[in-house]
Amino acid sequence: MKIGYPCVNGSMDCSAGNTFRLASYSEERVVAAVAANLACLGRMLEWNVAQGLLFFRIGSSVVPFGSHPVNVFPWQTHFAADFRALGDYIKANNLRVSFHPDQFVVLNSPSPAIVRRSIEELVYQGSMLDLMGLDSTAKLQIHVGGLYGDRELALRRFAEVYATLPAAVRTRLVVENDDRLFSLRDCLALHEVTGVPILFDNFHHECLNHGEPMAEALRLAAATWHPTTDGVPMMDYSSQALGERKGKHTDDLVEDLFGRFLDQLHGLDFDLMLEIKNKEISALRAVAMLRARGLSPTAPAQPGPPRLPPAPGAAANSPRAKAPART
DNA sequence: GTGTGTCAAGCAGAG
DNA sequence: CTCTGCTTGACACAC
Repeated sequence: MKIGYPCVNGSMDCSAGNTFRLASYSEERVVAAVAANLACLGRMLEWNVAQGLLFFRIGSSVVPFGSHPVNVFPWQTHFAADFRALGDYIKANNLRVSFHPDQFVVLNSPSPAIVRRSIEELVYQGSMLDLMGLDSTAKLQIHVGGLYGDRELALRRFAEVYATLPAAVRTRLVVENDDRLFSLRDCLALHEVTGVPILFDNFHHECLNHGEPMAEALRLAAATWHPTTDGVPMMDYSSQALGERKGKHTDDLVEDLFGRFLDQLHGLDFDLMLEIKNKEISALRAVAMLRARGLSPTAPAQPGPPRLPPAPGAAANSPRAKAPART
């Protein structure tokens, strides 16, 4: 069982999501942003390894406008060695990474243009995994999409598009149950038709379900992952912020709820992505709880993990690199 | 430096 | 019809 957090590490002074406005697009800014993002990503992964956090969701904007027609810069070849170095580090340290393309990726849209742009975004994110040399156990996580007033038809459209996806995307795609539209049951139906694994979100399941007890839901979702080609099932974990709007995540890990959740696993193995506002802080507490239960994977034994080369993208003298916080 | 309107992209539901 | 939330943050310009 690996523990992870999404995209941002608040304890560090760099971001892997440097970007800029479309209006100020230039090749120079692409190069500077990608170099800075990959450098920061490497530092975050090293930080994670040192802390025993072996799961990480990489943000969608490592390459600004990565699937936008404006970006014709050949970043795949320009940064090939940097992506490869990151991938080597990930494999050497037994890390797991994933992407969560954002809400604009809607494979079941009735609009062919939206579907086309969605696939382009998935191809962009999948190509980063290819460049890192990672296999199909590194996942691209999306939701089913919109309802458009007809649930069955909406599910059928997803299945039809899924069958047409390029292999680099299709073999990595997983679908997450959401909190308002498509439940675990809907995702299971989709799995029956397409074979797509279900990335289970416990909090969404609490918001939208058909009476399946948590332990049963966990078992059903885990069974949709192929042990070798998909790897250990991934999950998103969070819980309701008390007194807030339904669906709002907590700011902090609520340890007794998390403990009770672990009890429901009954020996099932998951890699857990903690969707909690304070990110790595809660992830570290989760690791501590797992260790207390003898569940956490041990960090790689001595003599210490291979180091990443110092600065991805030698051209990385990014003029806008973030200076260390100063007071 | 600080404040703040806005950002490539979709959809549903609340008000 | 407009605004909000979604994994939300942070860019960019005015002051």
